[in-house]
Amino acid sequence: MDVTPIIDPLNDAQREAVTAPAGPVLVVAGAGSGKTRVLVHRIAWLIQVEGVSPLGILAVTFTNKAAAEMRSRIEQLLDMPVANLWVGTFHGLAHRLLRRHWREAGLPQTFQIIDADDQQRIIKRMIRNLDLDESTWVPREIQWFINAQKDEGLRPGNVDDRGDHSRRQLIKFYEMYQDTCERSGLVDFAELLLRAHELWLGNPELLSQYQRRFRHLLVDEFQDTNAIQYAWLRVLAGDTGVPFVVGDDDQSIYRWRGARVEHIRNFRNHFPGTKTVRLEQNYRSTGTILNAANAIIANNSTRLGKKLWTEGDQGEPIRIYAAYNERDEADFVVNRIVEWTNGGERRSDVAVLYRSNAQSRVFEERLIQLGVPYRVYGGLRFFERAEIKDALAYLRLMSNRADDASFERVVNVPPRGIGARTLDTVRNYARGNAIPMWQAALTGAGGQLSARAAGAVARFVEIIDAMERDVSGLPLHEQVDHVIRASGLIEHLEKNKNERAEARIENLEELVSAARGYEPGDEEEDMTPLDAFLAHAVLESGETQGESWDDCVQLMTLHSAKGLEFPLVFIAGMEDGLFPHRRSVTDAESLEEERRLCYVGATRAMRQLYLTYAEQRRLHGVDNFGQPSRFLTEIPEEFFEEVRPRVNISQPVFRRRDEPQSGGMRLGQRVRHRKFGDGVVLGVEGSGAHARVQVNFESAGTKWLVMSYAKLELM
DNA sequence: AATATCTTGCAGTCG
DNA sequence: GCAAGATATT
Repeated sequence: MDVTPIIDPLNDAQREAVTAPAGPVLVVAGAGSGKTRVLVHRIAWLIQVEGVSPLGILAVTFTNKAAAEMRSRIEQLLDMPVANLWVGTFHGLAHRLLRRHWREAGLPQTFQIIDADDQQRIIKRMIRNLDLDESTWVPREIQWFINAQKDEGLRPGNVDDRGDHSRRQLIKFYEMYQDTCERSGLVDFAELLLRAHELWLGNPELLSQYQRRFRHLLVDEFQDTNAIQYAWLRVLAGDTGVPFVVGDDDQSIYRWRGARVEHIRNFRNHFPGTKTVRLEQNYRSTGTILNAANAIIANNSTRLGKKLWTEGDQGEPIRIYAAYNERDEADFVVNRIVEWTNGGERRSDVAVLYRSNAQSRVFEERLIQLGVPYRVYGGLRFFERAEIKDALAYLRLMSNRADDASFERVVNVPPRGIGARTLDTVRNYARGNAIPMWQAALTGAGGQLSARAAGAVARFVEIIDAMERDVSGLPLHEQVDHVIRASGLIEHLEKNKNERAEARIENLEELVSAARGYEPGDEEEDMTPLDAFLAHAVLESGETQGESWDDCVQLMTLHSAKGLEFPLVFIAGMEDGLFPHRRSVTDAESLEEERRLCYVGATRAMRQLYLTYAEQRRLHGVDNFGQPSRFLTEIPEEFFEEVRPRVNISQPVFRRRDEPQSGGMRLGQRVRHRKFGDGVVLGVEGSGAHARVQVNFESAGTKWLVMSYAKLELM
């Protein structure tokens, strides 16, 4: 057998990992050191050299995109399809298991997955039903709390209230929310993972069946696994499973989602005899880019410690551009992109990265103006658009009448005379009798409705029932097509003849073609094509949509750029408060996470890296003056040069940290006030005599102070 | 009950 | 600057 294609393209460290004997392996792999390659080659090695059946291998990736890429690279390397190899995200794999074993997992066969938006609606409605004040009990915070508990693997009964009143209330909300979901057969993202874990714990024979099957467990982006994912994996590994995990503590950017870098550090304790391999040679970026990235990340205190190096050239300096405002920033970036493509380079080799999705708009406007094709990743994804979710809600209700969330969403969309009062009656009746709202609607809420309302409700019930009848036996896309028409959604939008409505109709039609192009994987064996499609819509939310490999400039958040690489990279919005984000600057740990995010961003660049910031930025419709990001000041001067094409600009250029502006105030700065005591700067607004700072004082709370009056002492 | 107009709060990152 | 929610109007 010829193994040269598998091991020849590898360096020594990579080869050591790929050919390691069966036993736990931890690969600490820096950015661009070929970690995907190691995983792909390891799998190929197992199959071709060790003779492991693809059936016995489980590979976990972080995104669906990465999963698809891994599979195709393995197939390319082995030159054969490996359909029975399980590759997917934790969520995708958990879903697959729950579909297979819904009974053992205690779920209805028709359970459906909800996204964060659906989840929030359910919580909002719950708070309203309880007649509680939404400003005291903020739905978003309740949602955050519930998900955090689930990420830690905790059910309401296991959460410690710490004797705290409001915590006790949050636990109650968790309990109620969970009841609602269970009555409606709904499963949120975190629940997928928790249920899959409980599936192991509650069914030892099932577990051992999977333990026997999956001897080899490979995990990518291991630094971003959360407690429940890691627990799930450890249980599955048991005493016989052989984990092979790849990660980089410097690229851990999902702490806010429950991910824990400690998993990398603890791995060796959990799996005795672990072989550790370090990959530090970088094949991606120029020396300058690497040096700068190394310098930035060196400011973090909690690291395993690692320094990337390259045999390649130093390359060009990093370029820093101080824009006047966010439009100037976009102008600059797009002009550089045009120069790039005029030089014969490809647009798809360019990425514009930013901290938050809202930043994409200005770039889009400018790109459209100049006719440059682009693609935005993330943001408002296809399956998250309101009209698409309406259509999906019809489909879900058709498939599962107990889905109250979907019922509420579409019962009066388009308007059919079922208003708030009618709905209240139906809802109360349903709650009183512990039945789904659909049931309640069938009986006209036990006869409590007025004749007119009862008629309207009956017509709605008939629409859904008729839909199900008319659709049976049709291919998936025709089902979808029928439903968007029979629901009246299209007609409703047609009446409304503005541009936005037209775009929405196009989106609905796009949904039909998405259904036409959808092929259920083999994991969806037991599901109807419709249910499989609905699950796909929530889990992928359009990530793999529009895979039309047109030559497009790529716009995305720093988070979604993880794992990707581009010859030319722009990181925009390098301002304190934006990046690092204002919510992360008051806490050392989250600030370090922001710094890792910066490191991730910088190491995406292969040849050229631009960092831009705006001196003035419009946020929420008001102009704010910001300071250059502290991360910029962490780059040694020999690695960058400033770009300043505009002449006669009164504003000075990029300032080093210690040159004071606004009296040296920056976010996160600790200050002392004569009366209020010690605090932390949360915001800076304006400049000169009008400059104001927002300070969170330890004892006096949050206050806005005019800088020229309040004599704040820097600490 | 539906439609038109206003006000509010908002956006931190993801599957 | 935009969308959802609240309020006013028909």
